[in-house]
Amino acid sequence: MRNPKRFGHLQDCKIAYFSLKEDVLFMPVTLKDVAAAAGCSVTTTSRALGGYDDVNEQTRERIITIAKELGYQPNVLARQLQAQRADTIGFVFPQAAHQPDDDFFSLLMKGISYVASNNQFDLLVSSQLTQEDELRAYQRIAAGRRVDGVIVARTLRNDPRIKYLKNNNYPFVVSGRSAPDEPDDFPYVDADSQAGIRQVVAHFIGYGHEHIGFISSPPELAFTEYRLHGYRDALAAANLPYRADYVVHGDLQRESGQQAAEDLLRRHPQITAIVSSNDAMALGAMAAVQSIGKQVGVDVAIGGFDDIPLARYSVPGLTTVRQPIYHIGELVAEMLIQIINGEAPEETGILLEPELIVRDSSGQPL
Amino acid sequence: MRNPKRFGHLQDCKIAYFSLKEDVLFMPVTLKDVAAAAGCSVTTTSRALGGYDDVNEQTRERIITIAKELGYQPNVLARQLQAQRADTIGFVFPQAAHQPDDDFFSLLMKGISYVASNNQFDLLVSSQLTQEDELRAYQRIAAGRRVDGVIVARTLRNDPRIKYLKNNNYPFVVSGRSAPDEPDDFPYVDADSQAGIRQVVAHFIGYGHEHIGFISSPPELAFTEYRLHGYRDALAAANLPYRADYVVHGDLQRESGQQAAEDLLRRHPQITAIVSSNDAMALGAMAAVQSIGKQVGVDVAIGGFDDIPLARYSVPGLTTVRQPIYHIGELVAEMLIQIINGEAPEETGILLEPELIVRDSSGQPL
DNA sequence: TTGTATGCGTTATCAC
DNA sequence: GTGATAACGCATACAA
Repeated sequence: MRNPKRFGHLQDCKIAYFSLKEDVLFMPVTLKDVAAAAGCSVTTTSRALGGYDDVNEQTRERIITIAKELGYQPNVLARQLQAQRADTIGFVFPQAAHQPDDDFFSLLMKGISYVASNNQFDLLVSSQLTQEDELRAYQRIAAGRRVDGVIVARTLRNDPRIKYLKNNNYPFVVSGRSAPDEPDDFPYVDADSQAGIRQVVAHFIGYGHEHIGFISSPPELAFTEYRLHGYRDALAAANLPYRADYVVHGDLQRESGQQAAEDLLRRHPQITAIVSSNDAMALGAMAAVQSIGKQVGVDVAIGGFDDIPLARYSVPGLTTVRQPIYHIGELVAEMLIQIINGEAPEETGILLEPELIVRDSSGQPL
Repeated sequence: MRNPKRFGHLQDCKIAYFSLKEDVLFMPVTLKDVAAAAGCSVTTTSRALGGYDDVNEQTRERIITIAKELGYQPNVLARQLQAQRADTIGFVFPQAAHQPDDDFFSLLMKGISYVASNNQFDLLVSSQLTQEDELRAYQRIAAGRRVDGVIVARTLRNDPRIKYLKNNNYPFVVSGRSAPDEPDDFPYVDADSQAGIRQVVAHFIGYGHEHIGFISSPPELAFTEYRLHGYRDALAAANLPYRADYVVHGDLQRESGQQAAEDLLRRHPQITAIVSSNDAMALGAMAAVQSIGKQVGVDVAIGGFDDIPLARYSVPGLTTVRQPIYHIGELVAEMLIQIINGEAPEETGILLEPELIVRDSSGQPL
């Protein structure tokens, strides 16, 4: 078994040292060890190290010295169990995040982990491959008191995770929000997808385009309808007809965007602009245009949504709507930590205004 | 305080429900609650749920039913404390990972988290901003028994983290390895940087280039010397002179690569090819070439190292050496979990052969 | 100022 | 089959 031997006195250190050499395993020093070496009780040791003022200064110094000598580090698990608090927030990495092209979740996680660390919180990441596992992962880490709260990303229509967390009154914040017809009665941070897509489409209409295709996202995602609405809003505002056959669906991955664009351009050669629900598919659409011998920004304008790093460095640069993903991660983590600390009157939600970024894939006004 | 009330019987559920409505906080159900509701001891409840065979089948069924009704979820912290094992591996996100361009750590983490989850391990991520904090973060999560082992990435010369972990006999695996003059007496996974850079440089020499600049990385990084050696090896093998003034240092970020390349090309107009220690700087070098009105692959060939996604999608595509970062993450996590489980005779190290990827930034043979 | 006793939620040991 | 009891390592109410 682990930790077959223990040592309690400084004099025994040598023995401990040698047995440590034999034993491959890490040998922890507990409060009891320090107490024994200092010749006082565990309680006093705990209080001395904890900085309480009801302990003799000399005793404290002796204890602190010995603790350092022994290399004492408190057992975080035991502390957390006693304090009934994990000082940790949880995040479940969904399957989609494992696509090599994905920047979204990586950026979000960086923002989250940055804020978490700044507030002395750790971040527990659980990778899951199916959506069922994902719910179970939340149940395990949340109800298992493994973390004090969780962050939910990429919401679905009627999201089972949100339902579960709400039912159990468990602290959580959502990156994203509900679909338009669902209640938003939980804390969230999201970019205004509808306004964002509206801006790109209006931008292309302003350039004189009349036949604009739209590559939509999977219908089960909560933001899909918002973005589709943005597309229809912009058409309606310009008195352009909405044509259902100008809308195709992709799975947010680059390849599906390429297929979708090929499909659109083959079926409707009159299309001169394509707006995509996210950047990855927009980049695929650019590839599609080039593959049929046409030029992006000359024959067909392309627009996206997200402004991932690749959007800036692709050639031509991709016109898109900037969604501050890293910042959203920071905001989400801040809200969650406030809720955990009982500091905030749970805000209902933050909606960020996205920013239109015009690059060369827009081409020139017709 | 938290959890002011508890309920033990099914009949009390209503009360619990209402007090839950009043109380904003999550109310956990413990083994004791289930035991009380089932009318048996905590011990039996634990064994029934744990699947032990020394418990009456009817009792088991009753307990399982009640546990489900009450929504019992085991307290992971308590379990871990009792089992003396966290089923978690730790990873400290260094400052460099927070640069928006960084793909390296994101990919590595994805690989790690994927394998961790597949082995029922969670991943604890701690973000740190300075190198001192980084060491402290390792001490806290490692010695605090918060995790069963840690992964160390981007090694430094004389890395204090490795020193600490080794001294304390703590399970760890390194992504990367020591500098050439240091011992490699710990488990690691790394790509053969030296061979990789040698390949790119040799490739350019084969194309007829004789004046090849090199953008090196910060000297405190352990891999810097390996890559520089690779550069010198290739020159020597072709009987080309090594010129110290053809070598400049960057900080691995894109901007520094751009500056470095501008500097090189201004001071040495005869340079026709530039190899960079990583892709981000190589992409910056491409920008530098373009900014002075020259063409990448025509006037100046550019080569990198890593093969990050951007390398493929940039225009022209970047010739580089593919380092399977995601896969390294997987391997590192696998090794660590094996070590934690005591399954593996600690391997000393895995060195992966990188693969040369020729793209348009190479141009044509002179 | 210090020590004793108890509890956090779980599992393991050993009686019955 | 089942149930007290102790233990994991720490923190705290209370007593001395």
